[in-house]
Amino acid sequence: MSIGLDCQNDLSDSIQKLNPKSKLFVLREAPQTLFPKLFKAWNVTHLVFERDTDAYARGRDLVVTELAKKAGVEVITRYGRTLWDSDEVVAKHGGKPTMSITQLQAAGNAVGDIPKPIPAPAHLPDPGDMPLDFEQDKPTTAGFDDLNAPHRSGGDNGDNTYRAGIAGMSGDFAVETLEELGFPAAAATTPHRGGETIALGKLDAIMADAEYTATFRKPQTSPAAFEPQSTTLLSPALHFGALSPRLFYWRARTVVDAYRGKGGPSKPPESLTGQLLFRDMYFAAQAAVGAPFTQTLGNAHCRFIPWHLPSKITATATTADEEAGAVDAAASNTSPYDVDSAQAERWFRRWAGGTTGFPFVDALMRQLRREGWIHHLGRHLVACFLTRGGCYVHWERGADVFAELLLDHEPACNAGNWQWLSCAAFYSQYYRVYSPVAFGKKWDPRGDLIRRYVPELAALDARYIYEPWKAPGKALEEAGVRVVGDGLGEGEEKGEGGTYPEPMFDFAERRGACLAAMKAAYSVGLHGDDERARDGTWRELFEQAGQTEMQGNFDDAGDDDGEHADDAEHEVRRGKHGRGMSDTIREGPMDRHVKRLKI
DNA sequence: AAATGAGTTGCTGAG
DNA sequence: TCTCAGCAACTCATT
Repeated sequence: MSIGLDCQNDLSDSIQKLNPKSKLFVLREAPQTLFPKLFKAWNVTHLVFERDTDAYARGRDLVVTELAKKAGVEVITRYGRTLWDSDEVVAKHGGKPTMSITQLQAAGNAVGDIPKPIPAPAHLPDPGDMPLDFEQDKPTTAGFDDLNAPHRSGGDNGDNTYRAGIAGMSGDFAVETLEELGFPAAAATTPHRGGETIALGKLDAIMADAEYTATFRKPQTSPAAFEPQSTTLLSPALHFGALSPRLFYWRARTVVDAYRGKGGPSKPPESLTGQLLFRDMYFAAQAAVGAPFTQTLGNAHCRFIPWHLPSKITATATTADEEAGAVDAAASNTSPYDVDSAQAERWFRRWAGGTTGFPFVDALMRQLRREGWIHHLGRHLVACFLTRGGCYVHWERGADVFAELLLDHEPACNAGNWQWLSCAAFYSQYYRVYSPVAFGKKWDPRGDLIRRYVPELAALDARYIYEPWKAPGKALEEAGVRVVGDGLGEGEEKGEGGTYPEPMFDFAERRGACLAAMKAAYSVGLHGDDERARDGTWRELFEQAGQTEMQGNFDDAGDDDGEHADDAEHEVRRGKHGRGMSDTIREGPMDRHVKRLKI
């Protein structure tokens, strides 16, 4: 099962219902190389597509539009990924990124009313002839760090997509199958399914509950609820285009406007429509900032904070890069990083693998890895923990992991939220720190989420389930678990043999160290576009501020496990951290790759 | 123009 | 069970 394939199959079925001769015709080749051949072979007169504001997509769309022009093909574009057209929002906001919900609302209102969704077509014309008298070009894959490769089976990574020919294994332009992509069907562990039919059904069910819809307040929804979840779980549908955000918005507005319950409906930003506004805020912010939005360097709106494990900067943005578009973007390295501290690297690996020794953090990270979705507030906790509230690891590391694992991954929302939680941008109250113990307890005193996703602790008394290292020997014995190990071993600390790792640090101590470091970073006040952030002279400023917790300052005294930063560095590439990577099937690798550019 | 209040989502402990 | 001050103190919008 795979949400992406669900969506394509469902769309194809819907098209076929309108015209049995038609369906979704899938061609296995990058548009940059395919379209010029197709324009000619199929006598194409019009090319219609939806614009997209992600850095990769902008480059691709530019190339495709240029190719169409050259071939005399008329290009028609539409935009419906957000409530308002993000570029229009930016224009109304003076070309600047929308950095708060008030700014987004003001700029959006200046653009005008949120467009009403248009109905699906009632009929479709027959498809024309589709001759394939041309060669297939495989995309360049040199140096391409394919996130899905470890999940494939069979030789050559098991990817048959481009060997099957342009029209697929049966030559009928069918939607690709998991088999064709090289995935054993059992590899996908997510219970979440996709497709427009399911999404619209869910939307109907949610809207039918007027009380839930009209009084929805995000901060009041539980991050620990899993059956059912406390929020709509429609974000993957928005991501895959199976649900229009404008349809969602106007359906919700209708319910809200009609609501006469006591206390009245909830309002943005906490309400359901408010959640869609936040999405627009991040999209518009990215539309204004461009490619540097997903990184610190070159981003004037993102604070420079000398976190551990900074991204290596390997590429320089050039016109040639832009013109090369998708193929080369995908071929570039994906976010390698410097291991400035072996300890931070171990913390990062344990965080990513769900073996930090803090059960609520581990439960969430394992839920994310297995199912591809966790509640927004759960994302808050684990993001705060990795960055300003524990590990002091760069938010770009966390964003990379989320990009890989999330079914609802949007580059703009992901980068924006990581900046928010790390207090690098959008949010600045860094002294509000989530506790890996208290936060979960507040929502889930019995520890049901932990029992579900950290089964080795399932039988532990609720009094100790958030802090098993404090449990008396008797309680642990009764629960059949030993608290032992560093969470990076090859088996015993993952739960086999009834063990659970020790906490990887004293949280109160780390909280204090991080707070002091954040205070220093705020007083220094550099941003990503500052020359000193790039040339290394930032270090003097932080030393003057009396700060020691920072990038490049080794905190590994007393380390005796033989792992040194220099050794670790060579192994560290995205997709290799943590363990148990064979989980959720990831969709569409193109938009998962984040290039950290030298600006 | 300086001051004030608000900001989707912190934690702890007292009353 | 709930509310609130204290913790230490950021940025933005409004007045």
